[in-house]
Amino acid sequence: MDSAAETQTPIQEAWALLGRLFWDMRPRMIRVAADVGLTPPQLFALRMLDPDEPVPMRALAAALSCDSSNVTGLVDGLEAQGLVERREAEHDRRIRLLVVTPRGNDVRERMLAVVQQVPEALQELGADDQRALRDILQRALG
Amino acid sequence: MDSAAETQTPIQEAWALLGRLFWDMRPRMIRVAADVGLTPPQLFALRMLDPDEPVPMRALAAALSCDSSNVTGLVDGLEAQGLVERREAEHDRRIRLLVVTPRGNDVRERMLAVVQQVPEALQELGADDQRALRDILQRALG
DNA sequence: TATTGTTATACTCTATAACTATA
DNA sequence: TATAGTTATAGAGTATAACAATA
Repeated sequence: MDSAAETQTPIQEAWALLGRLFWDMRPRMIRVAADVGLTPPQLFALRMLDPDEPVPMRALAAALSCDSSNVTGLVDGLEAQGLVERREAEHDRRIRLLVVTPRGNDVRERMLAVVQQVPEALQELGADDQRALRDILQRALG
Repeated sequence: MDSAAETQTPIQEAWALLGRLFWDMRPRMIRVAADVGLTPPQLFALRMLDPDEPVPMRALAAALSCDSSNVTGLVDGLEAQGLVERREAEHDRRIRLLVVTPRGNDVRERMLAVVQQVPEALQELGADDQRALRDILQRALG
């Protein structure tokens, strides 16, 4: 049994820890969706919409990594609750633009307030670690 | 308009960046599930099982944050493919223990090999940043 | 011809409630 | 009585294929 073969590199260890961190967010996501009257997929859809800029159905399907026929149903659900509206695009009448209603934006903001809550484990880091974490992630993703 | 009110703290920025990082993993998860012949929920279920230690259905339901009636269906699917087996527990005959078959473990390993792949953005970090990231996450989660 | 979105279809996911077997 | 798991049921998610409208 070669123990060296099973030794993870630092970044592999980091990735595994991040996996745990995000998996632990699952119950929170399920709960907040229910709290605002949405299913998790509907929550993700509303999350991807832009309150300031109408989004074509097509773009939402791409953002959700799913088929456009699926988006039809998700948007039907959101529209039935008055959270989004379909609007025709002026320059291309094939396209339906998704507009977040004021009520939809209210739900969206309440949902985001929970989703964006920093997990306790990260909040308990020292100020130096918190800044270092941000800096490293900005170098990687920024 | 008070711009200070919208300024994120370092850890809030970090959390937002992590959210992006994980959302970007979605297509990969959907693809690897299809590649090994599973749906995403089935993949998560197989992921949570322990190849060395049989897991009660109940524990799997808790790990997946879902109802136990749902686990029945997921395990039915995995069992139909010969990836897991239900076994009775000796000390308590109400409990069904889930055993990963050799074939199930093969699928599981192939799936993990993809899931555990470190995203390119993190791989491109310098060695110092990679170690620092691991160290910080270990302090937070370890 | 190609693209956007919808519909028809089939299957899976999911929770609730009622049930069986066991403790 | 309480717990582990299943079944029945209903509704939502999902992709594929076929379609209409538009480009």
